[in-house]
Order: sequence, then C-alpha cells, then structure tokens
Amino acid sequence: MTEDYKAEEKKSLNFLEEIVEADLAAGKYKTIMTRFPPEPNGYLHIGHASSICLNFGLSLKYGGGTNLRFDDTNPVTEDTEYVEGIKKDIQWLGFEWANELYASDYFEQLYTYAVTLIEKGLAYVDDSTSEEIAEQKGTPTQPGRRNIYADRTVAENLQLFEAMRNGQYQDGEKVLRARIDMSSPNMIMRDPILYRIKHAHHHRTGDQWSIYPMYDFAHGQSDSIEHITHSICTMEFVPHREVYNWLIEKLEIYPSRQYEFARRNLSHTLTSKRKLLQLVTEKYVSGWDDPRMPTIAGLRRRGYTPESIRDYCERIGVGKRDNLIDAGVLEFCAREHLNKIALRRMVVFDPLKVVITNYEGAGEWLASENNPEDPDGGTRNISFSKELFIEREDFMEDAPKKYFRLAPGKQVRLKSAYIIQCDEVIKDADGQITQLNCSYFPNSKSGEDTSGIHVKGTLHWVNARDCFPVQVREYDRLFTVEDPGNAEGNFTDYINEHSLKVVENALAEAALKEAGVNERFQFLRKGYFTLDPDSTPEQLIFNRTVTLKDSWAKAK
RNA sequence: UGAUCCAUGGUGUAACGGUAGCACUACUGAUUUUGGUUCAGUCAGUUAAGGUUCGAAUCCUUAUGGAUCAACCA
Repeated sequence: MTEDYKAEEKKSLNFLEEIVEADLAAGKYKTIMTRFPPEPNGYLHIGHASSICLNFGLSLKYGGGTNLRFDDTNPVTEDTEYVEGIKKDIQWLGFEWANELYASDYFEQLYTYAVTLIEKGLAYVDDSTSEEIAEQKGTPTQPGRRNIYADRTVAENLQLFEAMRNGQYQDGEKVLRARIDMSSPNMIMRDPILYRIKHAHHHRTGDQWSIYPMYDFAHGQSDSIEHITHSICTMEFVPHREVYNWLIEKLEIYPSRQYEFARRNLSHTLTSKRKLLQLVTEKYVSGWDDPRMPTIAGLRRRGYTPESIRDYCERIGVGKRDNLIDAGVLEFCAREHLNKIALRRMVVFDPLKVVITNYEGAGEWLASENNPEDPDGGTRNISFSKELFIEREDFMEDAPKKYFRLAPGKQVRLKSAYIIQCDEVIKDADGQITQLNCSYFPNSKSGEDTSGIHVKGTLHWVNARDCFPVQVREYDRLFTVEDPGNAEGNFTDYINEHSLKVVENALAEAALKEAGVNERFQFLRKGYFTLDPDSTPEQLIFNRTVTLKDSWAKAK
C-alpha cells in the first residue's frame, strides 16, 4: 500500500501535492497531517472515495497521518449506525487512520473558545428569529445591518451564553454569532452563527448539551486541535475559508490551512445524499448496498475491488474545475484489475443443447486454465461428454460472413475441448431450434491438436451432466443520461429500466459450486462476476460487475 | 446584475515563459483456443480579442461561458 504511493516518482504532481511539497521544502512542516471528516448521516459513495484517496494518499506519500474525524455537530441527523458503516468502508478501501476522532469530543473545548471570543468582544448572543437574521443579512448586492442585540455587553453575553448551555431557552430562541463584518461582500462573513440551541439527543454526548456548534465553528477548530496541516475540502467551502482563517487568528490557535478541490462527478449516476436516499426509500433500488448504487457498499457488492477504486481515483486526478468523468473510466479500472485476478469459469446463460453424435464413451476430464493472465493460476478439471450446452446466441442458421460462431456446416472450438462441426439443426413444431447435432474431431483436443483445422471462433460451454443452475443478475448503469442530477425534469425520469436483468436458470460448470463470497470470476466471454451475499447453498446468485469489452456487439 | 472560483482533444488530467504530453473513449491493423487480454498505430485540444515578450496554454487587460455564495445543514 505504502509502496503504491511512493513508487511513482516520475509522475507529475497534482496541485495539492505541489502545495505539500512546497511547504515541506520551505521547512514549514516535517510531516503532514490530513483528515477525512465525514458527517455520520449517510453512507459513503464514490465521491467520498476520491476524498479518502486524496487525504490518505497525501499522508502516505509524504509521511504523517490522516485522522478519521466524524463531523458530528448536528445530532438530529446523525447516528452511530452510519459511523460503523463509514469505518468499514474506509478499511475496505485499504486505508488506516491515525486516530478515530469526533468533533463532539471537542464540545467542551469549543465552548471555551466561544467564551474567549465573547470576552474579546468578537461574539454576541442574538435573540432574533432565523427569518430576522436572514432579513438583516442583506443580499449579495446590499450590505447587511446589525441589530440591537449586537450591542450587548461582554458580561451580558457571557451570562446569556452560559444560560444557553444550561438549557434555559427553547430551540431557536437565541444563537451565538461572531462579530465580523455585516457589509462584507462575502455573505459567510456577515456575523455567522456559531452556536444554536438544540435540545436533541446526540449519538455520543447524549443529553449533555443543549447547544451545538455550527460547521464554521467546529470544523476549523477541530482541524486546529488535531494540528491538521492541510485541511482539504471541496470548492463549495471556498467562501468559508475566510471565516476559517479569521477564527484561527482571533483565537490564536494552531494555524491549519484549508485547500479546496473540485468534487469529482461520475457520469450516469448521482452522489447527492438526498437523491440517493430517495432511490432507496422509493424502492428504485433494493437498498444502500444495491449493486447499482454508487455507494462504496454498492460497489463492493457489485464486485468492484478496492484496488480498482483506488486506481480510478488516481487516474482521474484532481483539479479545480467542474467535471463529469465518464463511467467508462471506472469500468475500465474494474476490468483492468479483474482481468488479472478473476478465475475463469464457464456459464451458459441461454442454453442450447448440443449432441456430439460421434462421441463414444462415458466422458472425460479436461484441464482448463484458471487465468491465462496468471502463470501461477493453475488449472481446473472440467468434464466433457456427449451432451453439452452452448449459448443460444452462439448459433445462427443464416450467418453473415463475419460471424465466427457456429452455423450449419461450420466449425468452432469448444474452449479447452474439441473442435466441433454443426451437422443438423433440430426444431420443434413452432420452428424453434431445440437441439444441434454436431460431430467432433477426436484429434483436435485442446493442447494436443493435430487436426490442422483452423477455426475463427471459440465458444464457452457446459457439460449437460454436471452443470447446475444459478441465478445471474446482470447490472447496468442506473441512469440513461450522463448527468441525471442536472437533467431537465425529475432525475427519476431517467432511471434505466434495464439496469437489472435477472437470468434465472443459467447453467454453470461444476467448479462454480465451490464459489466463495470474496472470489471474483470471469465467466468466459460474458464478463466479470462475484457471488452475491443473498446466495444460499441451494441457489447461488452471481452479480455482474462489468461486461467484457465486446467488439463484435459493436460491429453488428 | 455584488463577490468568489474556474476555463487545454468527446472525457479526465499534464506542460511552472521555450517541442501542447499522458490516460480513457472512438477508429485501424497484428497476435490470440475468450470477438477478452496483449502489441502497434490513427483521429482529435489551448473559449475569444487585444497587450507584454525574441518567444505565451502559461503573465496582463477586456469580453464570453460555466460554477458557487444570502440553511439555527455540512
């Protein structure tokens, strides 16, 4: 893991690495400290993965550490359940945090900071309603104005703030505000709210507090307490940087610095928590870990490997402009890794019976490589006999000349077995093809072929005698448009109705009976698959991670 | 239309005043017992107009386009 990040020296740096290297070169720091600060109110998704790779990647590359800090300052939306999910996802991605921390651990310290601000005359208790505050805030083109509460004395503010803490007021009755600049062109600087009253049960501090700090008064201070050197966040926090720095300066605390990057968007999906939640609650998907979801849990169930996700994050880089990364990049990363590690197996999705009319004897065992990309992958035994199944789409009665598969009178190789020739097509009363009678060439056996026959096509197949039915779930992109979140109308209008196709009785080769939960397979000529946790010993279920590239499908 | 941020092939990202490169995609061709993989190649880009300079994607100005900001969310 560490090697991954240190090995690549020649590569050009992204702008964050440049900042870090400049700081290191200037002797500003010996090592760096970053943090990943999720709010425990939802599941992590592919966008978070970028942030995780960025933060952990930086400290791995330059030395130092990355804290996992839960930004749990809003008790009404947060829950311990999410904490566990988030931890699992980060670990699964392959990262280790230096410390597991919570903004709520700092509530007492934060309170003290607030008192300091009040004492300095830089914060005051405001009794206005939120509507009044919004109204007094002005507009981007017009400055805001202070109200009478801003004139309260330090002593009064101190007493009132303490009373707020003691629960003497109702929710919304009062807030603590920073006294900065009501005419700043930056709306965030117009006396931002630091604390609000919420008589709510917190997942960690229980009912201990009735006031909770706002993001602006928790995040930067938490960074500072942890001596975070580089606090990396997304572009929407750019205007908050001014407050971030103002508070550090006034409080005279450790000067963490904030840097912003553009959130990375993936095409054909969404990363809005609200919309993701809607997909779940309105049953467009089966849950947060539905294999079509862009959540880490969904990607994991879909069969993506941590390596492929890290590779994706590395490849797409990081910048400051808006972007929409083609889903094909993520798919490429999956194929790239899976090709190297997936065990090759044969599964026939839509079976067509083949009888080898000139095959005598009970059958035989043939060896087939587990992975041609892995010299140490070994082989497995597959059984061959007179009756087999091939894919229905691998036969055509009237085949175009570019069709390399089976057709009347044509020859193909059965993978790891023999070359066969189609002699006779058998149909039922409706004209449906029910069986192919073929002959095989005994001297064309895989690995010892002396037949001299050259075929263009090789087919996957299973032995009728020991194959067994499995369910296959063929997943595709969840949305039909590149950017459903910004498309006209409702994003649910663009859900891909064919994003899941269930194949009930695909026939799998016997070796697949031993499939394990964390194993990845390539079903020959079909794609990459992994076992779904819904599987039972009686009914194995395989999820399609991604198809193989298919240049024939395009040519058609 | 106040402020802030951003602008390089279809997509993402480099080039740090000196040959516009890499990856994905697409397309050719070769190899192949997976129409997979691998290999070789092709197409394709500096938003515009001025300015500074021997030289500008890079610095300056203006324009244009996009994004963000007025939650007791983060």
